Amino acid sequence: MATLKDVARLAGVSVKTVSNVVNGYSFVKPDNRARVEAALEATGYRPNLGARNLRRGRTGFIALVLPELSIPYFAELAGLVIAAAQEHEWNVLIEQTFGTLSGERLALASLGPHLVDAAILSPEALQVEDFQLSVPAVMLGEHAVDVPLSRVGIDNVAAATFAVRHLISLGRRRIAAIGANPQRGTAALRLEGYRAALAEAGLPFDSSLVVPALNYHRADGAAAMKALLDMRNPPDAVFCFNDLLAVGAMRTAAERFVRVPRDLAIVGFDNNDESAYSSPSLTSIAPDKAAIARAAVDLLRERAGSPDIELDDVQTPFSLQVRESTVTR
Amino acid sequence: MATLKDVARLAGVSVKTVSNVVNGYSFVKPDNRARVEAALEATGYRPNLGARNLRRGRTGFIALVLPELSIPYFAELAGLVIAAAQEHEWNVLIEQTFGTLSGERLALASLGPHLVDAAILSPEALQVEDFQLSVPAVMLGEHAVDVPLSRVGIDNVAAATFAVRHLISLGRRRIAAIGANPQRGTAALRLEGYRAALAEAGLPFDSSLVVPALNYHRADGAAAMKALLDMRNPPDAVFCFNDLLAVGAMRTAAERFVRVPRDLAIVGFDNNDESAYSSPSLTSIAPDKAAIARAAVDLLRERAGSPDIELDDVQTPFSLQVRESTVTR
DNA sequence: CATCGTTGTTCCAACGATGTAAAGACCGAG
DNA sequence: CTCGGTCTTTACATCGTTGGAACAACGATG
Repeated sequence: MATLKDVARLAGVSVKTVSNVVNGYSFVKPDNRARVEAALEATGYRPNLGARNLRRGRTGFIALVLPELSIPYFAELAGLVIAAAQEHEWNVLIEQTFGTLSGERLALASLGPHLVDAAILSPEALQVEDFQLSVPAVMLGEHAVDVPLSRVGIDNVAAATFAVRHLISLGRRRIAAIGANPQRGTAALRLEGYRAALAEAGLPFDSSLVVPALNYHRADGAAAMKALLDMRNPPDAVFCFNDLLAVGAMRTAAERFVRVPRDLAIVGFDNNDESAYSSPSLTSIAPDKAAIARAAVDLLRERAGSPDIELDDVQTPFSLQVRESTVTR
Repeated sequence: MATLKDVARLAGVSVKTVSNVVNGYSFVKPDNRARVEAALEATGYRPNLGARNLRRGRTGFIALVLPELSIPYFAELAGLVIAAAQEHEWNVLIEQTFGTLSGERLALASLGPHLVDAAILSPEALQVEDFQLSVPAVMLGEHAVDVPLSRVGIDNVAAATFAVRHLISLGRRRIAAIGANPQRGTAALRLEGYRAALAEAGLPFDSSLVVPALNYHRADGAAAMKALLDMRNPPDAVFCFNDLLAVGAMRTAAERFVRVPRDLAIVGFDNNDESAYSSPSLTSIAPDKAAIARAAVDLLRERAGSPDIELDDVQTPFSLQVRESTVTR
């Protein structure tokens, strides 16, 4: 692999002159510049990023800390973050926490300023005292505890209200919620939105219709739905706090021969790619994931430069994708 | 951020002695070691990986080049590769190519030895002449052109044969295939396995039942299925070359009120997480993804050390997950 | 007590890049 | 022909780390 030294020798100039050419420094004589450029071409020189970053005091990487890539929402988001970061010459380092406290602590601990310039976090279990980060960071979504970090995400309360309002507008009256979880910040907000929509329509809040979910996997949704269908007076609609829960719920409904949407309308949250193709297809709150990714990276770019610690809260847009799980064709 | 120098000053020893302690060098006097360790603790020292790797001539990163994280198979695989790499103190850099030739070339070009120690590739469109890699690499799956790289993956012909044999054993006689594509190495092999199973059972090969797919997304599967159902004499089973195609096909079947599996049995390939939860759930060839990830990383570890260029072909195990899309409960 | 081998420590150079300061080249003005 | 200023290039130090050689201390050996 060619180094600056090799190029310099070939071009017959000093190492620094080559460096100047590579970095676009103005004052280089045209003929020297030409010779250097020819030498760069001939050697196929590529800067050694490690060395450059060592000298410059940055790493060229940002970390993306998330529960698991096998969760479609995070996989899709990760793809978009990588694309957004690439535009600013950042490489993305993905750390999986598996949603556990120890996993999250481990990931955070490995995040020194020597490894990454900044971080995007999607924590689930972290405690306040864990947020002693050594690099600038933004948070995606909401967290259960108040945390001294800027955040990017949609307005969860508004989105949840919107979703439940949709169910109410379809004439549903016994509307369940799957996904309550005191550990999760977003869960509390979505529950709040759910209650707000009920209240607004003058419907009673029935806590037996609120089913908690420890994790947000398909299996949890399926189990929760079983519990709901076993009730004496089962619901006529369910608001699931993410699409995986909804897919699980739909699966259980199918197994029990409950017709969706006729007997039971279902709304999800996240609008995973797969949700458009299930049968029936899933109505879902659709956050603008690309906007989230872009906003997070942009925020880090500001933060990485100046050390002012002004907390931001960037609200990205969302919409409701209405599909067959709530409305018949 | 503390450096070796800071620790050395605090402990009253030389920088190298601290380095020796950090790297577990044996011959350090117990009391010095203790003082150094205390100083390490006190300063919260973390080695600067950039500097270390610069000195050691490695980067600590491997690249994972894949089409897109929003494709579940690759997302799941990426998660497993990250986990496997972590065990060997490697960080993973994910590059998305979006399955295009230009995207793949771009990704490969950015892969110098200064950035990564090795690479795991999942190419789709690359030509032979593109494989001038400057770092050791392994390939996942099969490629259309013969390529001078070791590979890891399942036996595609055998797996496809196995899948189609399953359909035949259920009494299906007009078995279609979705996903033929001359660009893709795996497509040719899966088609070969499909033909082999037909031949073995004495069934005729009908090229009108082989539907090509440009991409392997859900939409492509849906479109292909429409074409099949529009035939004068539609098939009674479909073998889809991946689960996304199968999900799309199932969607179309549902829209056309074709009963699965009674009227039409469907088998997929990849066994995505979502396939266990669709209605009906999807029978699918299940490659051992964790084994693939582990094998790929292990292979790179060997390659990264010695420069011997002996090509390997690691066959990982697979199984057939039989579910409702082929067998009624 | 000179010599030796083992153990423990330090110094120096190097990895490849860039910032700084100083030196060199060049020009026009006085 | 000198001076002062603008360009242009270079030498050197530096980022944080580690390998290698050199050196120092030590008890054991002859």
